[in-house]
Amino acid sequence: MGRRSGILEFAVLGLLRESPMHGYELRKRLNTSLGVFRAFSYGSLYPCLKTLVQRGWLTEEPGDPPEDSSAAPLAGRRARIVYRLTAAGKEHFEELLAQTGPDTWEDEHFGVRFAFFGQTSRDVRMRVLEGRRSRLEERLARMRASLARTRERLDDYTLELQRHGMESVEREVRWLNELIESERAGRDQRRGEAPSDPSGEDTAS
Amino acid sequence: MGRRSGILEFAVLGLLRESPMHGYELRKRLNTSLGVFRAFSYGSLYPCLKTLVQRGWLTEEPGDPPEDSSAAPLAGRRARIVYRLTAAGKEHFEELLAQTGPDTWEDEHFGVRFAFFGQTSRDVRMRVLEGRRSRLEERLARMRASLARTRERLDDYTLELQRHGMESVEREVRWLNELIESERAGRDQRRGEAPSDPSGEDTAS
DNA sequence: GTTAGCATGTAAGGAGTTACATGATTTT
DNA sequence: AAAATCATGTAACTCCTTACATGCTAAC
Repeated sequence: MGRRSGILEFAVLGLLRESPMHGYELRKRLNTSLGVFRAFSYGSLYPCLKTLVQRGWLTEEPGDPPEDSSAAPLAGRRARIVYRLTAAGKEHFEELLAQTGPDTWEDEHFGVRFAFFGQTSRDVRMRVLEGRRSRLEERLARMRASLARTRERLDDYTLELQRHGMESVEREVRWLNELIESERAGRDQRRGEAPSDPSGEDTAS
Repeated sequence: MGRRSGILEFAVLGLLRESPMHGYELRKRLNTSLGVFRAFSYGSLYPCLKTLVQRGWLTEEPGDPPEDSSAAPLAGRRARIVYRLTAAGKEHFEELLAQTGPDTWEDEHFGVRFAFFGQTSRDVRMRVLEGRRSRLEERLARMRASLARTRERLDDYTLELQRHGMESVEREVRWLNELIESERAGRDQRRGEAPSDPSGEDTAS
Protein backbone atom coordinates (compact mmCIF):
# COMPACT_ATOMS: atom_id res chain seq x y z
CA MET A 1 0.00 0.00 0.00
CA GLY A 2 1.32 3.41 -0.86
CA ARG A 3 2.49 5.44 2.08
CA ARG A 4 0.83 8.65 0.99
CA SER A 5 2.27 11.39 3.13
CA GLY A 6 3.57 11.02 6.63
CA ILE A 7 6.50 12.39 8.45
CA LEU A 8 8.68 9.46 7.54
CA GLU A 9 8.57 10.35 3.87
CA PHE A 10 9.47 13.93 4.68
CA ALA A 11 12.38 12.92 6.87
CA VAL A 12 13.71 10.44 4.34
CA LEU A 13 13.68 12.98 1.56
CA GLY A 14 15.33 15.53 3.81
CA LEU A 15 18.11 13.21 4.87
CA LEU A 16 18.76 11.96 1.36
CA ARG A 17 18.99 15.52 0.19
CA GLU A 18 22.15 15.85 2.23
CA SER A 19 23.69 12.71 0.82
CA PRO A 20 22.75 9.35 -0.71
CA MET A 21 22.43 6.46 1.68
CA HIS A 22 21.19 2.91 2.01
CA GLY A 23 18.24 1.99 4.18
CA TYR A 24 20.05 0.71 7.21
CA GLU A 25 22.19 3.80 7.48
CA LEU A 26 19.14 5.98 6.95
CA ARG A 27 17.39 4.39 9.84
CA LYS A 28 20.30 4.98 12.16
CA ARG A 29 20.31 8.64 11.20
CA LEU A 30 16.60 8.90 11.83
CA ASN A 31 17.08 7.61 15.34
CA THR A 32 20.29 9.28 16.40
CA SER A 33 21.75 11.91 14.16
CA LEU A 34 18.60 13.94 14.24
CA GLY A 35 18.18 13.28 17.93
CA VAL A 36 14.64 14.40 18.38
CA PHE A 37 13.36 11.96 15.80
CA ARG A 38 11.41 8.99 16.93
CA ALA A 39 12.60 5.48 16.21
CA PHE A 40 11.13 4.33 12.93
CA SER A 41 11.13 0.63 12.21
CA TYR A 42 12.39 -1.13 9.10
CA GLY A 43 8.88 -2.32 8.56
CA SER A 44 7.88 1.20 7.68
CA LEU A 45 11.14 2.46 6.24
CA TYR A 46 11.71 -0.03 3.44
CA PRO A 47 8.18 0.06 2.02
CA CYS A 48 8.36 3.85 2.17
CA LEU A 49 11.59 3.83 0.15
CA LYS A 50 10.00 1.59 -2.45
CA THR A 51 7.05 3.89 -3.00
CA LEU A 52 9.30 6.92 -3.17
CA VAL A 53 11.22 5.18 -5.95
CA GLN A 54 7.97 4.36 -7.73
CA ARG A 55 7.04 8.01 -7.71
CA GLY A 56 10.35 8.95 -9.21
CA TRP A 57 11.67 10.86 -6.24
CA LEU A 58 14.46 8.43 -5.53
CA THR A 59 16.67 6.14 -7.56
CA GLU A 60 17.99 2.82 -6.40
CA GLU A 61 21.62 2.06 -7.07
CA PRO A 62 23.53 -1.01 -6.04
CA GLY A 63 26.84 -0.21 -4.54
CA ASP A 64 29.13 0.65 -1.74
CA PRO A 65 28.39 3.58 0.49
CA PRO A 66 30.06 6.96 -0.14
CA GLU A 67 32.19 6.75 2.98
CA ASP A 68 34.35 3.80 3.96
CA SER A 69 35.24 2.75 0.45
CA SER A 70 38.45 1.34 1.88
CA ALA A 71 36.56 -1.80 2.88
CA ALA A 72 35.93 -4.64 0.52
CA PRO A 73 34.40 -3.11 -2.63
CA LEU A 74 31.04 -4.74 -2.11
CA ALA A 75 32.14 -8.23 -1.32
CA GLY A 76 29.90 -9.54 1.40
CA ARG A 77 27.26 -7.87 3.53
CA ARG A 78 24.23 -8.63 1.38
CA ALA A 79 24.47 -6.08 -1.39
CA ARG A 80 23.09 -2.80 -0.17
CA ILE A 81 20.86 -0.50 -2.07
CA VAL A 82 21.87 3.11 -2.09
CA TYR A 83 19.08 5.62 -2.51
CA ARG A 84 19.66 8.95 -4.17
CA LEU A 85 17.31 11.92 -4.47
CA THR A 86 16.32 12.74 -8.05
CA ALA A 87 15.72 16.23 -9.40
CA ALA A 88 11.98 15.62 -9.14
CA GLY A 89 12.49 14.45 -5.59
CA LYS A 90 14.37 17.60 -4.73
CA GLU A 91 11.60 19.68 -6.18
CA HIS A 92 9.00 17.75 -4.23
CA PHE A 93 10.89 18.22 -1.00
CA GLU A 94 11.07 21.96 -1.59
CA GLU A 95 7.31 21.99 -1.95
CA LEU A 96 6.87 20.02 1.24
CA LEU A 97 9.19 22.41 3.03
CA ALA A 98 7.27 25.45 1.85
CA GLN A 99 3.73 24.24 2.35
CA THR A 100 1.92 24.67 5.63
CA GLY A 101 -0.17 21.60 6.29
CA PRO A 102 -3.09 21.20 8.67
CA ASP A 103 -2.44 22.36 12.21
CA THR A 104 -2.16 18.90 13.65
CA TRP A 105 0.55 17.93 11.21
CA GLU A 106 2.54 21.07 11.90
CA ASP A 107 2.17 20.56 15.58
CA GLU A 108 2.95 16.92 15.89
CA HIS A 109 5.99 17.04 13.67
CA PHE A 110 7.37 20.43 14.49
CA GLY A 111 10.65 18.93 15.64
CA VAL A 112 11.28 17.29 12.32
CA ARG A 113 10.48 20.43 10.39
CA PHE A 114 12.84 22.35 12.59
CA ALA A 115 15.59 19.83 12.01
CA PHE A 116 15.55 20.79 8.35
CA PHE A 117 15.54 24.53 8.88
CA GLY A 118 19.02 24.64 7.46
CA GLN A 119 17.47 23.85 4.11
CA THR A 120 14.47 26.12 4.57
CA SER A 121 14.06 29.70 3.38
CA ARG A 122 13.66 32.38 5.99
CA ASP A 123 10.06 33.18 5.09
CA VAL A 124 9.04 29.64 5.68
CA ARG A 125 11.06 29.40 8.85
CA MET A 126 9.23 32.42 10.20
CA ARG A 127 5.88 31.02 9.18
CA VAL A 128 6.55 27.73 10.87
CA LEU A 129 7.87 29.30 14.06
CA GLU A 130 5.06 31.81 14.34
CA GLY A 131 2.47 29.20 13.52
CA ARG A 132 3.73 26.97 16.26
CA ARG A 133 3.84 29.82 18.72
CA SER A 134 0.30 30.91 18.06
CA ARG A 135 -1.02 27.38 18.40
CA LEU A 136 0.81 26.97 21.70
CA GLU A 137 -0.61 30.24 22.92
CA GLU A 138 -4.11 29.16 22.01
CA ARG A 139 -3.58 25.96 23.87
CA LEU A 140 -2.28 27.85 26.86
CA ALA A 141 -5.40 29.99 26.86
CA ARG A 142 -7.60 26.91 26.74
CA MET A 143 -5.68 25.32 29.57
CA ARG A 144 -5.95 28.41 31.73
CA ALA A 145 -9.67 28.70 31.08
CA SER A 146 -10.28 25.05 31.81
CA LEU A 147 -8.19 25.25 34.95
CA ALA A 148 -10.11 28.27 36.22
CA ARG A 149 -13.38 26.42 35.69
CA THR A 150 -12.48 23.12 37.28
CA ARG A 151 -9.75 23.87 39.79
CA GLU A 152 -11.85 22.98 42.81
CA ARG A 153 -12.78 19.45 41.87
CA LEU A 154 -9.39 18.23 40.69
CA ASP A 155 -7.12 16.15 42.86
CA ASP A 156 -3.56 17.15 43.65
CA TYR A 157 -1.98 14.95 41.00
CA THR A 158 -4.10 16.23 38.17
CA LEU A 159 -3.42 19.76 39.31
CA GLU A 160 0.30 19.15 39.43
CA LEU A 161 0.20 17.61 35.98
CA GLN A 162 -1.56 20.62 34.57
CA ARG A 163 0.79 22.99 36.30
CA HIS A 164 3.82 21.22 34.90
CA GLY A 165 2.25 20.98 31.47
CA MET A 166 1.52 24.67 31.35
CA GLU A 167 4.99 25.53 32.52
CA SER A 168 6.45 23.41 29.74
CA VAL A 169 4.34 25.12 27.14
CA GLU A 170 5.22 28.54 28.49
CA ARG A 171 8.85 27.61 28.33
CA GLU A 172 8.59 26.56 24.74
CA VAL A 173 6.84 29.81 23.87
CA ARG A 174 9.73 31.75 25.36
CA TRP A 175 12.13 29.64 23.33
CA LEU A 176 10.18 30.37 20.18
CA ASN A 177 10.18 34.05 20.99
CA GLU A 178 13.94 34.04 21.15
CA LEU A 179 14.22 32.16 17.89
CA ILE A 180 11.80 34.46 16.13
CA GLU A 181 13.57 37.53 17.38
CA SER A 182 16.86 36.13 16.32
CA GLU A 183 15.48 35.39 12.86
CA ARG A 184 14.04 38.85 12.68
CA ALA A 185 17.36 40.38 13.67
CA GLY A 186 18.10 39.71 10.10
CA ARG A 187 21.26 37.73 9.95
CA ASP A 188 20.76 36.15 6.57
CA GLN A 189 24.39 35.34 6.61
CA ARG A 190 24.85 32.63 9.19
CA ARG A 191 28.13 31.48 7.64
CA GLY A 192 27.94 30.67 3.91
CA GLU A 193 24.38 29.47 3.84
CA ALA A 194 23.05 31.42 0.85
CA PRO A 195 19.32 31.74 1.56
CA SER A 196 18.68 33.36 -1.79
CA ASP A 197 18.63 30.02 -3.55
CA PRO A 198 16.74 27.47 -1.46
CA SER A 199 16.84 24.77 -4.10
CA GLY A 200 20.42 25.42 -4.91
CA GLU A 201 23.84 24.19 -4.01
CA ASP A 202 23.64 20.58 -3.03
CA THR A 203 26.36 19.37 -0.77
CA ALA A 204 27.00 16.27 -2.80
CA SER A 205 29.88 13.95 -2.00
CA MET B 1 -12.85 -4.55 15.11
CA GLY B 2 -12.21 -4.95 18.80
CA ARG B 3 -10.24 -2.13 20.29
CA ARG B 4 -7.83 -4.36 22.12
CA SER B 5 -5.92 -2.13 24.45
CA GLY B 6 -4.94 1.44 23.79
CA ILE B 7 -4.81 4.50 25.85
CA LEU B 8 -8.34 5.47 25.02
CA GLU B 9 -9.74 2.42 26.74
CA PHE B 10 -7.62 3.13 29.78
CA ALA B 11 -8.73 6.73 29.96
CA VAL B 12 -12.39 5.87 29.50
CA LEU B 13 -12.34 3.33 32.27
CA GLY B 14 -10.50 5.77 34.51
CA LEU B 15 -12.95 8.58 33.93
CA LEU B 16 -15.98 6.37 34.35
CA ARG B 17 -14.59 5.11 37.59
CA GLU B 18 -15.08 8.57 39.01
CA SER B 19 -18.66 8.82 37.83
CA PRO B 20 -21.00 7.49 35.12
CA MET B 21 -21.28 9.59 31.99
CA HIS B 22 -22.57 9.57 28.46
CA GLY B 23 -20.26 9.59 25.47
CA TYR B 24 -20.43 13.24 24.58
CA GLU B 25 -19.60 14.33 28.09
CA LEU B 26 -16.82 11.79 28.26
CA ARG B 27 -15.20 13.20 25.17
CA LYS B 28 -15.25 16.70 26.57
CA ARG B 29 -13.57 15.48 29.72
CA LEU B 30 -10.93 13.71 27.69
CA ASN B 31 -10.10 16.92 25.90
CA THR B 32 -10.38 19.52 28.64
CA SER B 33 -10.83 18.29 32.15
CA LEU B 34 -7.73 16.18 32.02
CA GLY B 35 -5.92 18.91 30.19
CA VAL B 36 -2.92 17.03 28.99
CA PHE B 37 -5.06 14.50 27.16
CA ARG B 38 -5.12 14.58 23.43
CA ALA B 39 -8.32 15.18 21.55
CA PHE B 40 -9.97 11.88 20.81
CA SER B 41 -12.62 11.78 18.13
CA TYR B 42 -16.11 10.36 18.35
CA GLY B 43 -15.11 7.97 15.63
CA SER B 44 -12.87 6.20 18.11
CA LEU B 45 -14.75 6.87 21.31
CA TYR B 46 -18.14 5.35 20.49
CA PRO B 47 -16.82 2.10 19.03
CA CYS B 48 -14.54 1.83 22.04
CA LEU B 49 -17.49 2.18 24.40
CA LYS B 50 -19.36 -0.54 22.54
CA THR B 51 -16.57 -3.06 22.86
CA LEU B 52 -16.10 -2.24 26.53
CA VAL B 53 -19.77 -3.03 27.04
CA GLN B 54 -19.38 -6.28 25.15
CA ARG B 55 -16.60 -7.32 27.46
CA GLY B 56 -18.75 -6.62 30.46
CA TRP B 57 -16.70 -3.75 31.79
CA LEU B 58 -19.41 -1.17 31.24
CA THR B 59 -23.19 -1.11 31.29
CA GLU B 60 -25.35 1.05 29.10
CA GLU B 61 -28.26 2.81 30.71
CA PRO B 62 -30.66 5.19 29.09
CA GLY B 63 -31.21 8.29 31.13
CA ASP B 64 -30.40 11.76 32.25
CA PRO B 65 -26.99 12.56 33.59
CA PRO B 66 -26.38 12.70 37.36
CA GLU B 67 -25.84 16.46 37.43
CA ASP B 68 -28.24 18.99 35.95
CA SER B 69 -31.34 16.95 36.68
CA SER B 70 -33.24 20.24 36.92
CA ALA B 71 -33.44 20.29 33.13
CA ALA B 72 -36.13 18.46 31.20
CA PRO B 73 -36.03 14.85 32.44
CA LEU B 74 -34.97 13.52 29.11
CA ALA B 75 -37.30 15.37 26.83
CA GLY B 76 -35.40 16.36 23.76
CA ARG B 77 -31.72 16.04 22.96
CA ARG B 78 -31.71 12.58 21.41
CA ALA B 79 -31.82 10.19 24.35
CA ARG B 80 -28.35 9.79 25.72
CA ILE B 81 -26.69 6.61 26.83
CA VAL B 82 -25.06 6.71 30.19
CA TYR B 83 -22.16 4.36 30.73
CA ARG B 84 -21.34 2.96 34.12
CA LEU B 85 -18.35 0.91 35.21
CA THR B 86 -19.22 -2.62 36.37
CA ALA B 87 -17.47 -4.50 39.14
CA ALA B 88 -15.53 -6.45 36.52
CA GLY B 89 -14.62 -3.20 34.85
CA LYS B 90 -13.32 -1.81 38.10
CA GLU B 91 -11.26 -4.90 38.61
CA HIS B 92 -9.85 -4.69 35.11
CA PHE B 93 -8.92 -1.07 35.57
CA GLU B 94 -7.05 -1.89 38.76
CA GLU B 95 -5.07 -4.45 36.83
CA LEU B 96 -4.28 -1.96 34.11
CA LEU B 97 -3.18 0.54 36.73
CA ALA B 98 -0.87 -1.93 38.39
CA GLN B 99 0.69 -3.52 35.37
CA THR B 100 3.79 -2.09 33.79
CA GLY B 101 3.49 -2.42 30.05
CA PRO B 102 6.21 -2.22 27.46
CA ASP B 103 8.45 0.82 27.71
CA THR B 104 6.99 2.58 24.73
CA TRP B 105 3.49 2.39 26.16
CA GLU B 106 4.62 3.70 29.50
CA ASP B 107 6.53 6.46 27.85
CA GLU B 108 4.04 7.65 25.31
CA HIS B 109 1.15 7.71 27.71
CA PHE B 110 2.84 8.76 30.89
CA GLY B 111 0.66 11.83 31.17
CA VAL B 112 -2.51 9.79 31.18
CA ARG B 113 -1.19 7.39 33.77
CA PHE B 114 -0.19 10.30 35.93
CA ALA B 115 -3.64 11.83 35.64
CA PHE B 116 -5.02 8.79 37.43
CA PHE B 117 -2.46 8.72 40.21
CA GLY B 118 -5.19 9.70 42.61
CA GLN B 119 -6.59 6.20 42.12
CA THR B 120 -3.23 4.47 42.12
CA SER B 121 -1.47 2.81 45.04
CA ARG B 122 1.79 4.29 46.19
CA ASP B 123 3.89 1.33 45.08
CA VAL B 124 2.67 1.64 41.58
CA ARG B 125 3.07 5.38 41.56
CA MET B 126 6.68 4.96 42.56
CA ARG B 127 7.23 2.30 39.93
CA VAL B 128 5.78 4.47 37.20
CA LEU B 129 7.68 7.58 38.24
CA GLU B 130 10.98 5.78 38.60
CA GLY B 131 10.48 3.91 35.38
CA ARG B 132 9.88 7.12 33.51
CA ARG B 133 12.89 8.75 35.10
CA SER B 134 15.24 5.95 34.21
CA ARG B 135 14.06 5.89 30.61
CA LEU B 136 14.54 9.62 30.35
CA GLU B 137 18.01 9.31 31.79
CA GLU B 138 18.88 6.62 29.29
CA ARG B 139 17.65 8.82 26.54
CA LEU B 140 19.67 11.71 27.85
CA ALA B 141 22.78 9.55 27.83
CA ARG B 142 22.13 8.52 24.24
CA MET B 143 21.60 12.12 23.22
CA ARG B 144 24.80 13.24 24.87
CA ALA B 145 26.77 10.43 23.26
CA SER B 146 25.33 11.12 19.85
CA LEU B 147 25.95 14.81 20.24
CA ALA B 148 29.57 14.24 21.20
CA ARG B 149 30.06 12.09 18.12
CA THR B 150 28.42 14.32 15.56
CA ARG B 151 28.66 17.84 16.90
CA GLU B 152 31.00 19.04 14.18
CA ARG B 153 28.89 18.22 11.19
CA LEU B 154 25.55 19.49 12.43
CA ASP B 155 24.19 22.84 11.40
CA ASP B 156 23.14 25.50 13.90
CA TYR B 157 19.46 24.67 13.81
CA THR B 158 19.91 20.98 14.46
CA LEU B 159 22.26 21.84 17.27
CA GLU B 160 19.81 24.27 18.80
CA LEU B 161 17.04 21.69 18.53
CA GLN B 162 19.10 19.12 20.35
CA ARG B 163 20.12 21.61 23.00
CA HIS B 164 16.53 22.56 23.68
CA GLY B 165 15.41 18.94 23.60
CA MET B 166 17.99 17.94 26.15
CA GLU B 167 17.12 20.83 28.37
CA SER B 168 13.49 19.81 28.31
CA VAL B 169 14.33 16.27 29.25
CA GLU B 170 16.62 17.42 32.03
CA ARG B 171 13.86 19.62 33.32
CA GLU B 172 11.42 16.75 33.40
CA VAL B 173 13.92 14.60 35.25
CA ARG B 174 14.22 17.27 37.91
CA TRP B 175 10.45 17.39 38.15
CA LEU B 176 10.30 13.64 38.57
CA ASN B 177 12.98 13.79 41.24
CA GLU B 178 10.86 16.20 43.23
CA LEU B 179 7.79 14.05 42.85
CA ILE B 180 9.62 10.90 43.84
CA GLU B 181 11.13 12.55 46.86
CA SER B 182 7.77 13.88 47.88
CA GLU B 183 6.24 10.42 47.52
CA ARG B 184 9.05 8.95 49.53
CA ALA B 185 8.49 11.50 52.24
CA GLY B 186 5.61 9.24 53.04
CA ARG B 187 2.49 11.31 53.28
CA ASP B 188 -0.27 8.88 52.37
CA GLN B 189 -2.75 11.37 53.69
CA ARG B 190 -2.83 14.19 51.19
CA ARG B 191 -6.05 15.88 52.37
CA GLY B 192 -9.15 13.71 52.61
CA GLU B 193 -8.26 11.59 49.66
CA ALA B 194 -8.84 8.33 51.48
CA PRO B 195 -7.76 5.42 49.32
CA SER B 196 -10.38 3.71 51.43
CA ASP B 197 -11.67 1.09 49.05
CA PRO B 198 -10.02 1.16 45.67
CA SER B 199 -8.56 -2.28 46.44
CA GLY B 200 -5.41 -0.28 46.14
CA GLU B 201 -3.11 -0.59 49.11
CA ASP B 202 -3.11 -4.34 49.21
CA THR B 203 0.58 -4.73 48.56
CA ALA B 204 1.99 -3.67 51.88
CA SER B 205 5.72 -4.10 51.86
C1' DG C 1 -34.51 30.58 9.40
C1' DT C 2 -29.92 29.52 9.84
C1' DT C 3 -26.14 28.62 12.54
C1' DA C 4 -24.19 26.45 16.69
C1' DG C 5 -24.31 22.95 20.10
C1' DC C 6 -25.97 18.43 21.72
C1' DA C 7 -25.84 13.48 20.83
C1' DT C 8 -24.82 8.97 18.54
C1' DG C 9 -23.06 6.30 15.25
C1' DT C 10 -20.56 3.78 10.65
C1' DA C 11 -17.11 2.95 6.76
C1' DA C 12 -12.95 3.69 4.98
C1' DG C 13 -8.43 4.72 5.46
C1' DG C 14 -3.80 6.46 7.33
C1' DA C 15 0.58 5.86 9.37
C1' DG C 16 2.79 3.45 11.53
C1' DT C 17 4.29 -1.21 14.54
C1' DT C 18 5.44 -6.18 15.58
C1' DA C 19 6.71 -10.44 14.32
C1' DC C 20 8.56 -13.00 11.07
C1' DA C 21 11.78 -14.59 7.19
C1' DT C 22 16.35 -14.58 5.15
C1' DG C 23 21.13 -14.50 4.86
C1' DA C 24 25.99 -12.90 4.96
C1' DT C 25 30.02 -11.28 8.12
C1' DT C 26 32.57 -10.06 11.99
C1' DT C 27 33.41 -10.81 16.80
C1' DT C 28 33.60 -13.74 20.94
C1' DA D 1 30.21 -22.64 16.68
C1' DA D 2 27.48 -19.09 18.86
C1' DA D 3 26.21 -14.51 19.04
C1' DA D 4 26.08 -9.86 17.50
C1' DT D 5 25.77 -6.62 13.71
C1' DC D 6 24.78 -5.64 9.05
C1' DA D 7 21.16 -5.63 5.60
C1' DT D 8 16.59 -6.11 3.29
C1' DG D 9 12.07 -7.25 3.11
C1' DT D 10 6.67 -8.95 3.88
C1' DA D 11 2.07 -9.80 6.25
C1' DA D 12 -0.77 -8.95 9.64
C1' DC D 13 -2.23 -5.98 12.82
C1' DT D 14 -3.18 -1.63 15.90
C1' DC D 15 -5.11 2.33 17.16
C1' DC D 16 -6.82 6.19 15.85
C1' DT D 17 -8.71 9.79 12.30
C1' DT D 18 -11.72 11.78 8.63
C1' DA D 19 -15.65 12.09 6.41
C1' DC D 20 -20.11 11.00 6.39
C1' DA D 21 -25.08 10.21 8.12
C1' DT D 22 -28.77 11.48 11.30
C1' DG D 23 -31.68 14.34 13.96
C1' DC D 24 -33.00 17.22 17.81
C1' DT D 25 -32.90 21.92 20.44
C1' DA D 26 -31.32 26.63 21.66
C1' DA D 27 -29.76 30.98 20.32
C1' DC D 28 -28.75 34.72 16.97
